[in-house]
Amino acid sequence: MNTTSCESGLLKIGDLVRLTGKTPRTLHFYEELGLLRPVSRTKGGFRLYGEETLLRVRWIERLQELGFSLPEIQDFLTRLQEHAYGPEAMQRLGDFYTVKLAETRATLARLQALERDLQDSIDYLNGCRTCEPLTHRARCVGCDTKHHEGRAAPELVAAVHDSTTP
Amino acid sequence: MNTTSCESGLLKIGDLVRLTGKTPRTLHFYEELGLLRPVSRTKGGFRLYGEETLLRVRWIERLQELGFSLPEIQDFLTRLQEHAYGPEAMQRLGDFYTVKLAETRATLARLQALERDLQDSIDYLNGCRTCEPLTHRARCVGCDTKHHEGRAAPELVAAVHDSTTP
DNA sequence: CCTGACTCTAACGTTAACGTAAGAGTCTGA
DNA sequence: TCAGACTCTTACGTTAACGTTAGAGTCAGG
Repeated sequence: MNTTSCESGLLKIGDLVRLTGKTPRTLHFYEELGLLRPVSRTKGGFRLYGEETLLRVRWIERLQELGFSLPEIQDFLTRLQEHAYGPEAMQRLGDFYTVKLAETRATLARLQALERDLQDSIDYLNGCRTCEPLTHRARCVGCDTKHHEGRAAPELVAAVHDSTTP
Repeated sequence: MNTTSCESGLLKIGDLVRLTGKTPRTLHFYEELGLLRPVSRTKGGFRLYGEETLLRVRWIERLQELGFSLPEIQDFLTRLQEHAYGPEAMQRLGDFYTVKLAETRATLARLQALERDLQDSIDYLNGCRTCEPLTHRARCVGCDTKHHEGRAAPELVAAVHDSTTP
């Protein structure tokens, strides 16, 4: 089965939709932002994309996962255009990625810490299973029963116990 | 130095602002959403918070880092109210966190993959430093010079090389 | 008791990333 | 050639998470 619906080997927006999982609106939107551009148009005005566009759309997707906003990506692309020579442009790209690598590592560290906290909280809460079922919720505040082996409630648990909820 | 500005031991919104780094508007907003509530008010109508509120605000902050939206948090809190008995409520909390733990781990895996890709791309781009500086950018497409030891450009790099940019 | 700092409510504004609908024109295969 | 599927532009709508006035009232110290 072929990827394209026209002879030209070019993709109409519907093809791209199928190949990327994006909606037409999203692709239009990317174009509005200057992230994308059809190679040409049919006489009727239908957009025709080259296959590289597929790479481009996936690239955008990855960058979004990395936490880039579309305006940021756009920003980078336009700044890239300003460099006519490859090595210089590639240096820019490298810098761009280097910054993001650092951020990604920071995010990873944060998430790992949160992962530990979640696990701690879940462990702590498991102690509650051995508690008398009819214990009223209010009595959980500062619980120091044997069920938790003397452990204090982790922050993620303690904050749930209060009068701060409407 | 004391944390509070009133004798009551209660915190006015300004105190909470200093202690949490949030803005008054944010705290008002949390209250609108039902995430927060002052313990009482002054006769003039000023909000007075207990110290637990500090925990609560930080808790919200952490949950946000974990990718919870405020409506989600609100949702959880109200569902928690429906359980009068501690152990049952705590079970709910545990479930809530268990789901999020799985998501967090998935996110971690994704980010780790992206981290590798970034590193790969940076490594690949380092090869460009030994390229003739005046090479035009267009010639980078499908570059197969010795500079990259025969490696093909990683996706994060390849997608930048095309005619898809306006 | 008065002033300067603080707080209140109400309501409109903002950014990101699209969604949705409308009305009209285009393409293509039977 | 013509119906059904696809696409076009325009433009208003949406959710999240606050920001930003605006105008008025409140508190605390000198």
